[in-house]
Amino acid sequence: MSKKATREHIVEAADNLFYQQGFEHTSFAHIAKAVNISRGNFYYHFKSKDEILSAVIQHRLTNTREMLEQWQREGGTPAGRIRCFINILITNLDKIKRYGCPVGSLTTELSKLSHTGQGEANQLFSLFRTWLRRQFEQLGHRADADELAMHLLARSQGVATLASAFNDETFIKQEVERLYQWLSAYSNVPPEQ
Amino acid sequence: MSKKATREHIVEAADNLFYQQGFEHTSFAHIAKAVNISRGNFYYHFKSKDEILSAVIQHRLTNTREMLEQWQREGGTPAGRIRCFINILITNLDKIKRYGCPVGSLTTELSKLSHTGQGEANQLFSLFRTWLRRQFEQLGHRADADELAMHLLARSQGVATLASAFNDETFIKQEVERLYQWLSAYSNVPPEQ
DNA sequence: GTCTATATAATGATAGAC
DNA sequence: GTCTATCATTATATAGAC
Repeated sequence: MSKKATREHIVEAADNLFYQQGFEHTSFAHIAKAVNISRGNFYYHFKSKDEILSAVIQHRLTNTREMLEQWQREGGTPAGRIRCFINILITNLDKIKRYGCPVGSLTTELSKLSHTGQGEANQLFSLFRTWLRRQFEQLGHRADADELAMHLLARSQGVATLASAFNDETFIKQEVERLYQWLSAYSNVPPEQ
Repeated sequence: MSKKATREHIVEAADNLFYQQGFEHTSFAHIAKAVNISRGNFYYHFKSKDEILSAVIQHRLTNTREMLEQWQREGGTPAGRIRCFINILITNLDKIKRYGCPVGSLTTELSKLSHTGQGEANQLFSLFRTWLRRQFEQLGHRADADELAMHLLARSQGVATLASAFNDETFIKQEVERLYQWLSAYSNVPPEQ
């Protein structure tokens, strides 16, 4: 197998496992089993476990940027683009119900570990924050665009945490409706859904 | 030192450490150092680390019940009692900014570990949920009392997560104001603060 | 009740054969 | 590139002296 392919497999497997079981709780043995390589082989591709984490975060950052660019192109109005964001809760409903939000749970874990990767992981939040802020600015909310962006981020986080704790997907749908309602008060266009 | 005193010290130290560094990342060595006992001594008081976790959760449940009873007595109106809940974000502002919400972060971690203590930890959420539901019922919102309780819980969770990620206490204060505003729409009494 | 010493298992990481 | 074998460290947990 080519060098690049194996490296990518490791990153993707680690990405999933970090999301599902947490970073610290995921061992090389776990990832090795998922990728079907030996433990020793990791160190040809990465110097340490922290370097795998870093690669995973970079991988997520790239994917997130692509997703935001797609919403930017295909979301229509600023309000429509914000609805794209809200709608991840529905698109990823099953995973969120099981594992919560990948960004929030990783950030929280690294924070408690006082891990150096915390700053890198926070960039994921910042990516969404900046993108949402721009949408609210384009909605004409220049003064409080960042406040609105943070508010929406927090609402989504809370939904993911509670839905996961209570294993409740009806709650997710309820809250998504509430978020659409909330958004419609900030945009001139009524929510389409 | 008496048996009970040592046991209580262990539980309290473990409670703090689990909150600050997470359950899995906290070792017996950490707790032993905090309580100033030897590692071997734990097993006179607890059979396993999981049993310490269980004791910590029970300890939190007891404290939470007392807090809710106090709010029930001293909160005045149902809306006033709900404001007591919202106000924890201010009372515990410093800790929340640093470590997030103790309930949410523990629940999330145990969920990822597929730990047996997950159900026990969830009782903490249920305690708040049931109590809040009762307050909304007394506000006359019989039909959607539980939905409102869950909504408020989620909002608080999100605030704690984002505040911790961005280390931002201004955001907490902003969101608390928003929550008071939100509540005032559901109660006849305007928010006092 | 508390201690020291130790058993046992798992982890991240390294060395070197192929 | 990938493997096996191994090291050093840390973790939970146990045994037994005091």
